[in-house]
Amino acid sequence: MKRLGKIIRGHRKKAGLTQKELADLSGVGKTVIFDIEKGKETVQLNSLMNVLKTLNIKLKVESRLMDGEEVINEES
Amino acid sequence: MKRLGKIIRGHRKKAGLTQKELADLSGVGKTVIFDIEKGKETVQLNSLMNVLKTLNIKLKVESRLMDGEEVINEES
DNA sequence: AAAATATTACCGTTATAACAGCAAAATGAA
DNA sequence: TTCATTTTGCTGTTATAACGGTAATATTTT
Repeated sequence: MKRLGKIIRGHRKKAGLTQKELADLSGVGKTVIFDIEKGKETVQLNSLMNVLKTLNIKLKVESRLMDGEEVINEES
Repeated sequence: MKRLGKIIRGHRKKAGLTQKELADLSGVGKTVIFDIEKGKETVQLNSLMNVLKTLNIKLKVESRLMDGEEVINEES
């Protein structure tokens, strides 16, 4: 799970955003961005989804029971 | 996000587990399973990860900035 | 059908994440 | 280096998810 934090941080940097800016854009507090990037798992799924959406990152699930994979953070 | 709930429910059924059993195996309360399957987004990432792990479901992220995709709920 | 099991729903209580504010490091620019 | 910005860390307060218990439906089994 530190992986996700690094990915998010990388995307934020590339977008030229500060933690505070990303927080505001995502509708969460700055602490949440800080925590996520630090690898904290005790954040709300809600908050994470908003951040991922802001950064245009897709979230998918995959298992042997499924054929292929499925995006879970898109409309509809 | 209702999608994730359905996927989890499907996997649980296929595994022959009740909500309570899945909850116990995942170390969360029964309410959490119920909420996740109902599509509630205000659950902790922590809880969701435990459930996904129990059901052997991989969680991945993908974006244009990355090459390919990356599994985020595995060891190391 | 009835009986048993499972799911959904609601309710206090408790635990804890979210938050803003501030200060201290760290980083980067001039 | 100095100055400005950003990040990290901490600290109360507030908001709310997690939890177990219980009850009402719904589903499955016999």
